[in-house]
Amino acid sequence: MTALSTTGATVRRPRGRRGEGGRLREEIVIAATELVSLAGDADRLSLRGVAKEVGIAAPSIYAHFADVEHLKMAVVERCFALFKAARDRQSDGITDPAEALLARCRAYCQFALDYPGPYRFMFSHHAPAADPQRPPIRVETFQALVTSSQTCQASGAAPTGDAPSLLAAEVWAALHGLVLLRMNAPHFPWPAPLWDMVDQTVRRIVGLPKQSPQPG
Amino acid sequence: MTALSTTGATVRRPRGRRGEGGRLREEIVIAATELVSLAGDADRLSLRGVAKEVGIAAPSIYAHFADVEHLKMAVVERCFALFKAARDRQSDGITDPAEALLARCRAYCQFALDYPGPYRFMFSHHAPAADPQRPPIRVETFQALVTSSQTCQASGAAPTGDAPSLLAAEVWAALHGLVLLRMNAPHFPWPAPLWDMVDQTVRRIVGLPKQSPQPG
DNA sequence: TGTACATCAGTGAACGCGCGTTCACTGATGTAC
DNA sequence: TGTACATCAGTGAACGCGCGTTCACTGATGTAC
Repeated sequence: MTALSTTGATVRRPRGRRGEGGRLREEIVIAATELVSLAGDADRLSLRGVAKEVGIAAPSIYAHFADVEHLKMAVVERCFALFKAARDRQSDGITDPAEALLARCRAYCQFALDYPGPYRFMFSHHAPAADPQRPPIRVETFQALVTSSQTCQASGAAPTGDAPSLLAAEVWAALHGLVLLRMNAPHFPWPAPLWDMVDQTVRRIVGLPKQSPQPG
Repeated sequence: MTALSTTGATVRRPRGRRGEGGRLREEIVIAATELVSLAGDADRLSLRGVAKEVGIAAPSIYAHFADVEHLKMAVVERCFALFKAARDRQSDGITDPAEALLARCRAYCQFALDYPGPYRFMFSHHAPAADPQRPPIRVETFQALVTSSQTCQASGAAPTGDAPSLLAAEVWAALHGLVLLRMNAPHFPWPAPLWDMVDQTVRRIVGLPKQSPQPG
């Protein structure tokens, strides 16, 4: 929780100084993300709840967001940024292409498990506000998976029959399903640990060999 | 919609005759499922909404369900029943094991696309009411996938290295991810049609050959 | 065949709640003269 | 250095809404005598 968290205080926030109006905007988004995080669920996000968390009156939010939908979009943006940071942190510095791809995939799943609320929110059904101009899912985040797949092919670690974007999309979908079902159905009699299923599924989709050589 | 639908009337329902109290229960579940179906979303389900749809007063529901959570569980149950029926209808009578598995997988996805609301509801985060005794996900529904995988292995269509339940779980997760991302991110630049991705992903996970021989 | 009565299948009004949003306002802070 | 003033960063009360749930009730229907 620490990475997303401010202290969840109900104390009245001190009035900002002149010219610092923009700082409240960030505090609001952080608190909102925190609420989604704690609730583990997107629809618990409310203007009044956020205001209470930040320590301001609810109408103060309207100085920074036109309505609740715009706040939600900002939260999704922030979640994607957190996600990208967490993932890059875990997969940087690995040179072997296949291992780099797998590390990225594990990091993807780890983020979802660590922050189920934000993860669900990022990829959930932002339907009534569905605005083609502002797709909730960031293409750039997906791009990293495409590059990883491409590198696997270029290095000979994976066969070259398919477009890297196709492999990436299939891997992404598989990870999404694996991790979401674990989160939503923890009592299901899963036949194997998540990490084994992730590893095996990704290897098979991309066409990586069964086992990478383990040092030691 | 027709398969799930009653007429969405706001008319007052005629009072049931003595001994027919149980019939209202079914009408309530049907109307609730219908609402989830129309809204495409689970949290639009409310007692008052259902009551209006059925044509009764909201408190009448309490004669049949202890609270809104019990109604939701009943709706999930009904969705699973509808799902099983739809899937079996589409995959019955196919003798080739690999084709039977693929047909089942396509039927799975088709149901999700046809009834996004119920599908989301079935596998969503029934968290606050999370009752280990009453898992929202029916194991029996999953079992059909296990059997299909097993048949593929027994017939030689698929390699036998893995437990059928493991293959089934991986296939299930992949389908879930594929279909849910399509539903939630229709504007994403998908690199291929859903059906191609489903086909390819399932074949690779289970180890089926690239292309089944097509008659004609 | 007639009537009193229990029961069943509901109803209508009300409760307190949290929600998004609006409106008129306030009071500290910086700036111009 | 002092003062009037504009502006910024908010507040508090109120609106109407839909929600789950409770409560006391009603009126048709079947049954016992």
